[in-house]
Amino acid sequence: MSEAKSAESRPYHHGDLRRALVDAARRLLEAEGPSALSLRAVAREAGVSPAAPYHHFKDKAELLDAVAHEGWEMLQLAMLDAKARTQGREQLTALGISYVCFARDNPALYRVMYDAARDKEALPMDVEDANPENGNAYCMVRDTLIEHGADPSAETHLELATVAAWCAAHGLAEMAGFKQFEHLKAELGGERQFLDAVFNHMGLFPKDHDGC
Amino acid sequence: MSEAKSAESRPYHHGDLRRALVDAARRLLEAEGPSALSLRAVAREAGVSPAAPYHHFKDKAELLDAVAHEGWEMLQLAMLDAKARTQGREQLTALGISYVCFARDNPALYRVMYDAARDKEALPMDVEDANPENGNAYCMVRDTLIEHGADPSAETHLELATVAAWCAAHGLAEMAGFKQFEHLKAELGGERQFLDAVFNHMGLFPKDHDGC
DNA sequence: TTTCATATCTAAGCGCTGTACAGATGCCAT
DNA sequence: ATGGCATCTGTACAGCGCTTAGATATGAAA
Repeated sequence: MSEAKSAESRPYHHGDLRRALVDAARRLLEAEGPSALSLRAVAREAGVSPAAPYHHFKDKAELLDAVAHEGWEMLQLAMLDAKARTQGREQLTALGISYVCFARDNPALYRVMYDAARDKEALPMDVEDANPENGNAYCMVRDTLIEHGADPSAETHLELATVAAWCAAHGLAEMAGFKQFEHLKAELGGERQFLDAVFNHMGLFPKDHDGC
Repeated sequence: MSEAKSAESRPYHHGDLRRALVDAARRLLEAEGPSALSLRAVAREAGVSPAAPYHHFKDKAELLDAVAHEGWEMLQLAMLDAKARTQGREQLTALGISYVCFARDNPALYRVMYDAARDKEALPMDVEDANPENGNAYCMVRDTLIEHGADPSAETHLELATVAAWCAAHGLAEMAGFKQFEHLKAELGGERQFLDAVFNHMGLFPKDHDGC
């Protein structure tokens, strides 16, 4: 774990302490969970004094914001990948599945992401991929809805559909972590079947397909 | 705010300090938000020493559990009331609306409730009304689904529907607090219309009705 | 009525936290 | 070479969760 280089090898000026601090925070988060993520512990892990982080972040919340930001980038990449691996209507479900799986595989990070979001009462819409055409994860959902038949000119209705899909994914991401639903997963033959079933239960797809 | 009675009026033995501590915690939570909810602050608010709470709660988490428990009771009452005030299919939407409104009106409490749930990776299913026939809020949703046409013998499918409904409500409760959806609410003519629209977008109702 | 075990509270203190501030250090432009 | 500036250290403070030892009140037994 401990990244602290020996005193002689580490120069007084760190090089890129900001980067090192965010990395240290993510290492701690994964290893010890959210409750172990103190500013001082992060500084220790990075091998600097407790006051050093304040030259790169206004306060602890700003450090956590940086960690959360990288979380949203990771989520976006996961969703981008899931979309690329599927075709047709399955793409929307695939987006949802990849969202929930990200939350399952990075529970501490997911919590930091939404704690920050709740504090500022906003989802971070400014997270962008290297290729800005991809937009952020939220826009990806909206674009995918359009690709599969949603009417882009009905802006209000389209945004409503996007919100509904996002709600479903986030809600399911939190519920799927609860123990009382374990038996449901088992009965349905696994987690994947469970997620599919719940998503299918919610009418999130554009309503342009044949019949009911 | 401060509940600390003058030294002479307050006996050495408090009477019901446990009750007083939970009340003090809820007062603090409402007035100052979740971040101000320290054990010491609660003890101060209740007018006792910082160590006193430890005779009634194992640790801070157990105090927060007690606060959360009362939150689930309140939520249950709100949903019970919402169901009583409506009829027919509107009952399900009414349950969802009352859920989201509870989260909107008690954001700090709602956060404490789910923080505790995430920590123990389980929703508290043991919260009961004075009338135990009502069961808890989660069961209420399931029962309401049955009343409106869901097949109670298809247990797995029924539970799936309940999970989907709960996911939708929780997801929407969190999203509805975010600023970027303000304009959507405005365009739809108010919060109530927004919530209705999102719920309607998700096919959460039993599928026994006419046509598509 | 006195006695005493027990439940409840206080006082003091430990190690931790986030944050502030003064000063040391090293890089860069002059 | 020098001086300004960003960066880092050392130290300090108040507040935190929690522990321990001891004070105090209550209710049951004698």
